[in-house]
Amino acid sequence: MVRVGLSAERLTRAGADLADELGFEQVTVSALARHFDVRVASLYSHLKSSGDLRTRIALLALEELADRVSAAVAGRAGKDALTAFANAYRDYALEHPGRWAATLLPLDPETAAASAGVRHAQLTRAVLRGYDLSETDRTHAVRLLGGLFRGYVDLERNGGFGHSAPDSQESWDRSLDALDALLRNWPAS
Amino acid sequence: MVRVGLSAERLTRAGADLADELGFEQVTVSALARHFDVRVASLYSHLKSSGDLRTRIALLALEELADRVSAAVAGRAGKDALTAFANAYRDYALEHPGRWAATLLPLDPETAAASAGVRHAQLTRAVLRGYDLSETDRTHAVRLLGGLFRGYVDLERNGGFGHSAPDSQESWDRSLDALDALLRNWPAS
DNA sequence: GGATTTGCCTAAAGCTTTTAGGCAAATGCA
DNA sequence: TGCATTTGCCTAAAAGCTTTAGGCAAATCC
Repeated sequence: MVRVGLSAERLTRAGADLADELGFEQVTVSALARHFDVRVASLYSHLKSSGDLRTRIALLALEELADRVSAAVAGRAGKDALTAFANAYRDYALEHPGRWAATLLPLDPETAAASAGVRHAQLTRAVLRGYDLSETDRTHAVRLLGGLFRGYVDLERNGGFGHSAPDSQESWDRSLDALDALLRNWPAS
Repeated sequence: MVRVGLSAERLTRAGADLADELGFEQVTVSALARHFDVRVASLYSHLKSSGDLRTRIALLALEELADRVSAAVAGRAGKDALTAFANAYRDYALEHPGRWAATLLPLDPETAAASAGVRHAQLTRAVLRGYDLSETDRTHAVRLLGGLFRGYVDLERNGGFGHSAPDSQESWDRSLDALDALLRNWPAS
């Protein structure tokens, strides 16, 4: 009865890796137990439930993503910051499909409020400092950008326009150009 | 042993309703069997698998959504068409959360190619006829719009910015204004 | 009215989740 | 070092979902 040294953190990281390999949907307490060669029930000392596991993975992924984006936008401004943000976001999703899928998990309000999701909003807001927008318009723009990045990457990943011309990369670049132009010429109410 | 009159179509519709009530995640062959007061195994004459059920619901929702959008943009052009499209899309999602979640289900390439997803792209393209874009830029814009609508609505539904000021409706309206402005002044490569 | 098809049934196996209770390893403290 | 406590992983078991196999009765078709 050797102790493997489980902990919520290790399980979460292993779960995230499993998500990247097999898909977030496939991450289950059972699969994780198999991975550690341990009985399923043993994991319940560290995790409240299956949903708890998924939530922890989501929170981890949100932190990682915020860290990446934060590093990417540091020292940049204007369009430079915008594309750095967007590319950090998209690259993370392409490198870590399972973790990224986890970030889409709906969280209950308290959990969401304590998550790195708020950092994401702050980072987006920071990028928009490079553009001349009113406080309210900045909020609108934060939401627009958040929605666009999330939706574009999701569509791209799920084959929405994966293998047709022009290349998805090109549409992404042109969309960022367009977004920059839009933010520089944001229409008045 | 009275026959209830099951069929793939009835099961799919009932499954879609169940999704709207309980969430798409909760739609299971078991739950559906309970709903029809029938043994679980009986459903397997009509459905290949649990995934088959979910896929059918996704296809149904994509059709319904395309029908709505199609009706909304008929006879409109320019910004009028753009907002009609966007609002039809968003309203469907708000009215039918489970069905809408189903539209996000990743489909395998052949299924996707045969789905109403292609109508969505065509409808988006049709809306963009009201703007002066090159063929390639039109494709970029189709992808941008598709991503934005999908992502915005998803963020909105999952509490991303549900209960903070300003109202999500306002951000939506302003985003459509912005989008219209962008499409009228699409930046050159 | 009899043959065939079809629809729902029972049975059963396999997997995931979750709780309860137990024993042994690790840890803490004299 | 030696003992007590805590902690970690275990077995057992119940409950729910998925899926396949085989059967019987209702509907359908001459």
